[in-house]
Amino acid sequence: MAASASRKQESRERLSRERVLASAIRLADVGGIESLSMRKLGEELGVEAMSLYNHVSNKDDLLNGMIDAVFAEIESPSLEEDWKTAMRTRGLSVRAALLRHPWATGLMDSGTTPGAATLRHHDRVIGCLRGGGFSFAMTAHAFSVLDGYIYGFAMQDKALPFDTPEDTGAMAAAMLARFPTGEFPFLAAFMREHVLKPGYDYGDEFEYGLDLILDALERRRDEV
Amino acid sequence: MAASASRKQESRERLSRERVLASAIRLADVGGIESLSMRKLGEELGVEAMSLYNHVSNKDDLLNGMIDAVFAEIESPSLEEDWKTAMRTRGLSVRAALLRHPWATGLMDSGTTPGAATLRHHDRVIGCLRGGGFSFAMTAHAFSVLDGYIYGFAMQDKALPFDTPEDTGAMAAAMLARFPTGEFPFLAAFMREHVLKPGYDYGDEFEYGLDLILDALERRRDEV
DNA sequence: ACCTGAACACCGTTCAAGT
DNA sequence: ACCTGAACACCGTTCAAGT
Repeated sequence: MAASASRKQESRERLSRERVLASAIRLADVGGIESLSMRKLGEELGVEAMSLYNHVSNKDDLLNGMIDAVFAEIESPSLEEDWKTAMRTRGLSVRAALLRHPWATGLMDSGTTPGAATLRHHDRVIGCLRGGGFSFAMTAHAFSVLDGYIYGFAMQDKALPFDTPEDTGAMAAAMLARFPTGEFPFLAAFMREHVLKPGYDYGDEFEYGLDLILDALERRRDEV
Repeated sequence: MAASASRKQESRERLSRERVLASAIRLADVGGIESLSMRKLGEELGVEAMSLYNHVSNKDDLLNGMIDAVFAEIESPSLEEDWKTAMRTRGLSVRAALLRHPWATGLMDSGTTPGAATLRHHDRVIGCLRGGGFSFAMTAHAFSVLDGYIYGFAMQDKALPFDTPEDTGAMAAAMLARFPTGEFPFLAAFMREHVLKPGYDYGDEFEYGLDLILDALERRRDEV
């Protein structure tokens, strides 16, 4: 009692893989992936960095675990609903997860040793498309174009150097100011006439593209 | 004469931003972006790491320069051709560049301070779409879905843990062996019936998706 | 079984000093 | 003007030692 009370109360519960992963995700959410180091993570947990290696085999394993935790947050596509609404919901759900965890964007498809939640997610996506009448070949096409788009869009959105409309204006001006007037006429007009108009938000583009692809897939479903 | 001959001949031409960038790209092409450090780059050029700072303001500036050099390798989309063939050629051209320089995949749209070649490329893409009859709003849609897909596909392809068909089989087996039989039935069937069939190459999916998107854009071009 | 301290081999970058 | 050596504040990871 006295002994346990004398220790720093905060983070002195026993370490576990789950606690390590949760802490790492919080750190990456707040400060970005580049601010996540084994040493800082240890500090966050009130422990030396080296203790982490008892719960995670190295930093790569840590990242894999974090990714799988993100997939676990995404509800797997339903096998009851019709494929198109299920795939639409799932697309929006992945995007929402990547907005919560932008650091995961480049890593979701990092391939090596996917975790259980990751495999389950992919299993359900394939099951949903097969159940919707897609051949194996068409399932491969659909999977590829949908996930390519979903992750690629997230990457672009994340990389965008402006988060607010005010930033957008400043950025656009700075970008074009570095070059002779008229050197990039189409880009300049596009900025002026579209991007800088009030109400523009790049994030809004996501659904347009998702629906465009889903419609196109529906049209091609019965080919080949 | 004698003096200059006594120095190591190899890399003793004067340093310049161009030489630094070219060397950095070569290093990243060969060993991946994570093997590119200021110290190794210096060594490659026969110079101390600190000398690089005379030609590049920091590592971020180095990376921006490298990206712009990759864009400079990509021929800008023609404004004479019809928009669809021009955009198709350009999509394939970007993909080819990313196959030559996989390390660039996550960085092409990194936003901050794009270089002249990058801006020119984007200017031409917008010009091509506008010239093809796309409204500003539709140009934004088209740009977003095309680039999202192109970069997203490259990211997935790069992340794929197998480069050869033999690897694919080994990988698929290892992946599924870690879990109870039947836990991922759709994934397992998909692997068995499609991915592991001879002749399968994920890279081939790229063109299918590109054409699917271009067709869908054509159909929607005159809306809104 | 879990945690630690010291150490190793790396990073990017600054700064005063050299030519 | 360009290059260097030494230094600073970081990394991931190993390993022997502690409890």
